[in-house]
Amino acid sequence: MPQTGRSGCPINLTLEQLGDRWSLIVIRDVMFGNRRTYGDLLAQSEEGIASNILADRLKRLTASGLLTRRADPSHRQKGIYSLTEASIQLVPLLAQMGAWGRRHTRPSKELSVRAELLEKGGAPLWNAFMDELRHLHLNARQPTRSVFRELQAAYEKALARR
Amino acid sequence: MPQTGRSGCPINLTLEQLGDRWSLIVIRDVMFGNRRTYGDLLAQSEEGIASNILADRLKRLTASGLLTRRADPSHRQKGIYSLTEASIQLVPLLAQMGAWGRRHTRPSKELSVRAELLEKGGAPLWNAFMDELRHLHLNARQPTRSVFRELQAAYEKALARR
DNA sequence: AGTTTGTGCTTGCAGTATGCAAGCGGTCGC
DNA sequence: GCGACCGCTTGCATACTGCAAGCACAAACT
Repeated sequence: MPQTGRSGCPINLTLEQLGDRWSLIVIRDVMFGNRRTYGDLLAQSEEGIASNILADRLKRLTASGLLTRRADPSHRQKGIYSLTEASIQLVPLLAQMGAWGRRHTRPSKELSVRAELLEKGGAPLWNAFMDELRHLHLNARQPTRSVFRELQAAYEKALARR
Repeated sequence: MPQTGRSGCPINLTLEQLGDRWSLIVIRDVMFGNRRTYGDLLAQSEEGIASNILADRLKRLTASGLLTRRADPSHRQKGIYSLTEASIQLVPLLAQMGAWGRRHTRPSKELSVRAELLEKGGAPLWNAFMDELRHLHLNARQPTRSVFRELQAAYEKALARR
């Protein structure tokens, strides 16, 4: 959706940038699923995103500074997508969205596990996760703790318990 | 947008319900602007929402349990819209959205004031605000503190300083 | 070197959503 | 009774979504 600047309210301006069905889903998959190529994002999409929508969103998110794309040294066609500081700072928003969704929609148990941990962990956990994302995506220093691994382990444990 | 249940992820399910350009704007206006009728929402919309979109969203949000509508005793045509517990619990999400928007978009100063206060106040302030919204919309007991009034006063002060 | 498979999109088309502005039927105020 | 108000609804053009086939290029295989 084009950014029309219909008002200067920060909520409105955020929605003009991210208030569509798919942008936050793409960011979620890069962030939590560590899917960094077009092919990964398309093939592993839980929601079955269409190829034209994915291509369009990657282009838009890159143009608006929420993703960056660099060439994959091992394959001339592939791009590796990375989060930026701006998209990393969406962690608290996504955490709250997951928390609300756990309570007010009918999520699956396995896919809710990350949301539950993020809600329980609160801002300290979000900050630790953001530090780790800065390492993974922006070449910052590696933190000692891997929130990413904790979230993934909890997800796999929930899968195994099924 | 129809709720298609493309995956059981709580983020996805939330976006299926609220991931459009306008639903959260309508909820924001009911919540922060205390606009409770169709005419108020339409006439006072900062973003200039179209009448058919407003009518559609009010109908949908009512159908999905995020708003309720009751007849206005003083006017047979008017409906009074109220938040539900589910929409009141969107306060943390909207607060995080406002916080992100303050940092990463170009908001106006005046319209950012509420977002700034909510970010500073954190969860204690959000909880106080939610209690007050329960009073205003759900007939719960009136809290001693009016976050609503504090937010409004700060907004008017910023307007006057302009 | 030629062929096959993989890659990242692009395209065609139908259905749905948005946005502008006029219009409609009912209610209220004078 | 008339005019203004009210809450939508409608007509129409444009934009978005979704499905599935297709395209140009790169890599792997023979």
